[in-house]
Amino acid sequence: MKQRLTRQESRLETRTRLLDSAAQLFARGGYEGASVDLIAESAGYSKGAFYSNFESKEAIFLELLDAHKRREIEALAQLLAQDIPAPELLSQIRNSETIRGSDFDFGLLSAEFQLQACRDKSFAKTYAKLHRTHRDTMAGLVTKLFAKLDRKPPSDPKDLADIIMALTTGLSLQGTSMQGPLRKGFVTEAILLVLGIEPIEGDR
Amino acid sequence: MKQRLTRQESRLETRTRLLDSAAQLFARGGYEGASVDLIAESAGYSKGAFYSNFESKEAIFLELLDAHKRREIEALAQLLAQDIPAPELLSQIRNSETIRGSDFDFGLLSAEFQLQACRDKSFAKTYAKLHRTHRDTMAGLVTKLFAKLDRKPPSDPKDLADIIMALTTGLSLQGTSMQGPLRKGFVTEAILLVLGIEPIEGDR
Amino acid sequence: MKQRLTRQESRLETRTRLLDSAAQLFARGGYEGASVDLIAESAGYSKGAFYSNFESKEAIFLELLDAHKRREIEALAQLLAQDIPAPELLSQIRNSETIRGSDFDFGLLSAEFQLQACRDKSFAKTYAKLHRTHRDTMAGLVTKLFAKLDRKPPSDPKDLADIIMALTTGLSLQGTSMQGPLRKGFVTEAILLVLGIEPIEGDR
Amino acid sequence: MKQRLTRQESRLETRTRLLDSAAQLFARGGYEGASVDLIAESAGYSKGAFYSNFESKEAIFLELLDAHKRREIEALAQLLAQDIPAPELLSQIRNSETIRGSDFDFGLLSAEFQLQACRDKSFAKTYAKLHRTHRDTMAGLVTKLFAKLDRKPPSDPKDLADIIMALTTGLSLQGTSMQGPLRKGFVTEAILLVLGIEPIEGDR
DNA sequence: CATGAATGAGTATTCATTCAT
DNA sequence: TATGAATGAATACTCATTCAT
Repeated sequence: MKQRLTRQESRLETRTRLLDSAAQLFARGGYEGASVDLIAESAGYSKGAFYSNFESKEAIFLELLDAHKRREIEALAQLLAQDIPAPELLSQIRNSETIRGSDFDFGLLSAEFQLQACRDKSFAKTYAKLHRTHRDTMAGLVTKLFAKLDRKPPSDPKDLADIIMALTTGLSLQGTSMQGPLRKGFVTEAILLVLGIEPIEGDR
Repeated sequence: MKQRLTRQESRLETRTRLLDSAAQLFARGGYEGASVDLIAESAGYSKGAFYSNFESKEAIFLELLDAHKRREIEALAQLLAQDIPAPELLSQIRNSETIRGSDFDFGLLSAEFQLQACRDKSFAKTYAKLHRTHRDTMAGLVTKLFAKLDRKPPSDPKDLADIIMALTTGLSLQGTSMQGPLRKGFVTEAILLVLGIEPIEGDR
Repeated sequence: MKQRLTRQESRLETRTRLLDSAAQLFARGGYEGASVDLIAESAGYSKGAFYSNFESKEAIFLELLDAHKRREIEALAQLLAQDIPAPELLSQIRNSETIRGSDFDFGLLSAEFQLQACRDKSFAKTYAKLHRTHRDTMAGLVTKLFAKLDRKPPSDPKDLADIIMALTTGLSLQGTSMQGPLRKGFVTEAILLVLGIEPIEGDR
Repeated sequence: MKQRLTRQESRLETRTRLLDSAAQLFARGGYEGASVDLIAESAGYSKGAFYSNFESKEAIFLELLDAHKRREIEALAQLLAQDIPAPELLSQIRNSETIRGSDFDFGLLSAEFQLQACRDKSFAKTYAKLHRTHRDTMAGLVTKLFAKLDRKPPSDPKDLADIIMALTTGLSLQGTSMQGPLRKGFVTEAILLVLGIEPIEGDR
C-alpha cells in the first residue's frame, strides 16, 4: 500500500501548485499585480515555500513563459506530424492557439510577457529566443499547409507566422479588455483571412 | 505688449506638460513603471502640481487613453473625408496607426491600456466605448476603400477593423519585445494581406 | 512673534532627530541591529520620513560616520591651535577622544564603522579617506606636543597616531564588552604610555 | 584492517568541519553576514546537520569564541613556561597574537565577538570570564618579561595586558578596514612602544 | 544522525496620496 | 495654484529554525 507522498513528490506538488497559482494571477493582474505573497497564499503555502522553490518572482514568470511557449510549440509540432487532409488541419489550428482558455487566458499572459520583455533586457533575451523557435515551427506548419493545398503562400512563411502570432495576442487582448471572450472561431477566421484561404463552410 | 500667461493658460500649460511626460513614461515603463513623482518631475513640476491638476494616477492614465484614441479616430475621420485614389489611401492607413513612433510608442501604450482595462472594470467600460467608436470609424474606412477598389470586402468590415487593430497592437508588442523596431512597412503589408489586397509596388 | 517652524526648520529637525536616533541605535545594536523601522519610530517618525530624508540606510550610516570623524578632527584641530603649556594639552587629549560618552559610545560606533568597512568596498573607500585625514591631524598634534616638551617622538608621528586611534577603539570595545565603562583616565594613561610620557600627577 | 569512522569520530568530524567553516565565515562577514545555511553548505553538510550538532547560531559562535580564546591562552602559557632569553620572548609575543592570519583574521573575529558581547548579556558574561583569564595570563607574561629584562614595568601589568589586547584588536580592525594588511611587525613595534622597550634591531 | 521542505517574522525600500505651508 | 514633508501600506526577498522523512 502506498505511503504518503515522498519528499520528491511533495516538492513537485508544491512547485506545480505555485506555478498554477502564479499563472492565474499573472494573467489576471499582470506581472506587477501578482505579488509573491498572493501567489504563495493562493497556492496554500507560505512565502518561504515560494522562495524555496523559485529563485525569484522573475524566475517563476520566466518558467511560466517557457512552459507556455513549449506547450504551444509542442501542439503545433504534433499537428505538423499528422498526415491529415488540409481542411481538418485548418480546423485544428484554432485549437492549438486558444487551448485551455478555461481558467485563465494564455493570450493575456503572452501580452504580459511581451510587455515585460519590452522593459527588461534579460526578459527580452529569453523571450526573443523562445519566440523565434515558436515562429519557426509555425512557419513550417504554414509551409506544409500550403503544400497540402497545392498553393503558394501569399508571403514569406516566417512573416506569416509573425503575423499570426501577433494577431492571436492582439485579439486576445482586445477580446478580454472589451467584454467577454471573442466570438467563437473568430481567431481562426482571422488567421485564414491572413493566409488568403476561404473559411470552410460550417466553421463560422 | 504681451502679458504673462493668464492663469487659465498657465494651468493649461501645466496640464499639457504633465500629460506629455506621463504619455512618454507610461509607454516606456508601463502603468506601474511610471511613478507620479517621476511624471511630475520630468515635466518640471512637483508632486503637488500633479495632484492639483489630476485626481489620481488612474485619472491621468484614462485621460491619456481618451486623448490617444480620439486622435486616432480624428485621423481616420480625416482620411475618410478625403477624396483620394485607393493606393494613396492605403499608404496612409499605416501612418494613422503608427504615427509618432519617434519618442514613444503608441502601440505599446495601447497594449498597456488594454491590459489595464482587463483588470479594472471602470477602465474597461471607458475603453470599450472608445474602442467601439474607433472600430466603427475604421470599418467605414474599410468599406470606402473597397468601394473605391470596386471589390467586395472579404469579411464584415467591422470584423476586419477589429482584426486590423489587433494586428497593429500585436505587431507593435512583438516588435518592441524582440529587438529593434519592425521592418518598415511590415504593418501595412500585414494589413493588406488581411484585406486580400496585393501590396503596392514600391511600398515594401 | 515667532510662527511655527518653517518648512526648512522642520525638515532639519526631522533630519537631526533621525540622525540622533540612528547614532544611538547603531552604537547599541550595530549596523545590522538597527533597522530603518526602529530608527524612524524611535525618532517619532514613519519609515517614509526616513526615506524622504536619507537615501538609504547606508547613507545615514555614512553621514553619521562623517559627522563623527569631523567632530573629532575639529576638536583636535582646536587643540592644535591653542597656545597652552604641554601639561594642559596632555590633559585635553583624553577629552577629545572620549567626548560625549554620555548617551552612546562613539568608540563602539567607530568599531562598527570599521567592521562594516571591512566588508563593503564603498564603505571602505569613504572610511579610508576620513581615517587618513584624521590620522594626519592627530600626527600633527603629536609632533607639536613633542616640540613643546622639547623631546623627540619615540616613533614616526603618523604611526603613533595610528596606534593611538587603534588603542582608543580597542579599549572602547573592550570596556563596553566587559562591564561598565573604562576606569576614568585609563585611555589617557594608555596613550601617554605609548608616547613614552610620564602620567602627570593627579591625573590618575 | 582499518574500520570506517566510528559514530563518535564521524560526529566529531562533522562538528569540526562546521566549526571551521563558521570561523572563516564569521571572520569574513561578521555574525550577521554568515548564515547557517552558508556555514553548513560550505562545510559540505545540510542545515539539518548543523542543528544536529549545535543548538543555535549563537551557540556555535560562542563555542568558537571559547576555542579561540583558549588557544591564545594556551599559546601564551607555553611562552611563559619556556626558559628563553628576553629578546626571543619579545619576538614571540607577536606570533601569539596574530597567528593564523592566513585564511582568516582572528583580530576581526575578536572585534566581532566583543561587539556581539556589547549587545548580548549572556555573550558578555562568557566573554568577560574568558577575557579575564586571558588578560591575567598575559599580565604574567609581562611581569616575567620585565623580570628578565631586570626592569620595572611602566604600569600595572594587568593594565598593560589590557592595553596590549586592545591595541591588537584595534590595529587589526584598522588594518583590515583600510587597505591591505598592516605593515609587517607593526603590531610588535606598537606593543614594545607601550612597554617602553626599544625595538630590537632587525625586527623592523 | 542527516536531510531539506516549509515556516513566518523580519528587512530595506517604493510610492500613491495627503496636507500644512 | 504649487510645494514637498510625511504617511503607511505594500513589495520582493532573507534567514534562523522546525520537523516529517
